[in-house]
Amino acid sequence: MSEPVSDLNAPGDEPRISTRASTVYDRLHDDILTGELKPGLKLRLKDLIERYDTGNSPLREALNRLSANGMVLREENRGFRVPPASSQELSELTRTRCWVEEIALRESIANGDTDWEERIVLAFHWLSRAAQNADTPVDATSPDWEAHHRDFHQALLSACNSKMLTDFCAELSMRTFRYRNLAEVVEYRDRHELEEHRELQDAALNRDADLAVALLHKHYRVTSDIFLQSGHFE
Amino acid sequence: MSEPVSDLNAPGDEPRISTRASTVYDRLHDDILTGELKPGLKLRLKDLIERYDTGNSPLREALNRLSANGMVLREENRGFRVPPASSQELSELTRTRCWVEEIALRESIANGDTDWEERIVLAFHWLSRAAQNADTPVDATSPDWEAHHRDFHQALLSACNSKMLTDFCAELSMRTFRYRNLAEVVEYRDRHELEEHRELQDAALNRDADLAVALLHKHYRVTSDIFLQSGHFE
DNA sequence: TGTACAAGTATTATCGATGAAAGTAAGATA
DNA sequence: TATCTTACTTTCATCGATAATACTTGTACA
Repeated sequence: MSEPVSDLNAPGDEPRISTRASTVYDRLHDDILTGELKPGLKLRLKDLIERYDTGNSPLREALNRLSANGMVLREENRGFRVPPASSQELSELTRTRCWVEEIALRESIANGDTDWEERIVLAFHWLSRAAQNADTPVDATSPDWEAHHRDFHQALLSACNSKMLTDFCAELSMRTFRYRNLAEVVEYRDRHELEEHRELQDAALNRDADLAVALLHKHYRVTSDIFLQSGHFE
Repeated sequence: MSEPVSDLNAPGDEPRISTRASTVYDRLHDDILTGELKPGLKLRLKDLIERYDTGNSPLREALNRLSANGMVLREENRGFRVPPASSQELSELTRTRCWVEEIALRESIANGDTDWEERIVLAFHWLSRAAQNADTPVDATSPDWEAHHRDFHQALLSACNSKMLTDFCAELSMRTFRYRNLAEVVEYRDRHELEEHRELQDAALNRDADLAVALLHKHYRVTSDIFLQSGHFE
């Protein structure tokens, strides 16, 4: 079963040969988001060069890109560190997401064509598949689940006619994902979670903007609260 | 007369010694935004090294940071170029700004304290000063006007309680600023423009959110249309 | 005339080493 | 003991040169 998981690079273009800087960028990005590299950690160049088996220059290029995105903290003449995590930031993140995704969702519902509907239906299909697989308690942290989850939410917003806005939403989503991992919660990823998404899908397809927005807000607030209650960050 | 123009770096911290990469970052940022470097231009490393009198590494770090912000286009193994400008992008920019700044403005009006009001009053004061100076047709492109204009709009949104959102607004503002320069229009920067801002100020201070938002939208749409009509980009 | 291939050129990406700044610890002075 | 200075060590920022990749031009062949 070959599942279409979102591919961030190469949007339709020829398959570029990836550069080392990009490779280490991806790995760093990953390690920070998954919590492999803990918040506040000093990112010593020497260590990273060893860890990612790369050279000085590609590493620095990757770190500079990440720092421009807020994924890494850069301090002039003092190198880089993993950004700290705080419940305040998570709250701000959630608040901001609710605001901007509400816009994107309302616009999508107002303007979405049949392609948009299909994207949602497909994304939900794969999400439910992933949820099934993840239902066995052992591998509740199905690696694909996150990707499908992200795809589904992206699909919902994908007809808002503003790449800038969806990119911003994606960035906020990424940063929230980090808190999900830092919180180290897994049990919420169950049937109920899937059901929430089904309601969201239905509301969107029925063009019930108010309901969809309400569900989306609740969805974000609830998961955010779960992370907050985990107490894994100040 | 020492006017407080917004200082993007060093937010309260000790005065860090700037690194070369940051210096060339600033200059590139500037040159792209002012239109000194034309849209679509290939950024050859050799040329830039000469132009900014710097080395390979700092230049690449600056370009990588800029590319992460969308200020520069990066193509794997093909270097960098100035992002193209298009009327579509300007439209998207304006649309998106209206959406997100509406949120930020409403939140600020709802939550703003007296400090917020003071920031607005002060920012407007400096803006009107700049407008006076700019009134003589010759130096209508007062270098400070833009900074004060930006400060004023930032002040309006500064009580929305989300740095993420205001940062995003600032980024969109930057990108719009580029179109302002590309359009090469100057005559709009007159009394009428100042009057619009005064109305905006009054509406905000009177906590009339609907009016303020309507004025803001109109403000952005009108200026955007002026740029579009200039026909300086496709 | 047009197309495919190949050698040469230009440009970008990366490496290893050097220079510059910050952090640290030992010793001097009060 | 506390604090300041100074030498030393670590770490970051930058340079110059090399390797890798893309682009271009010219030639052979259909």
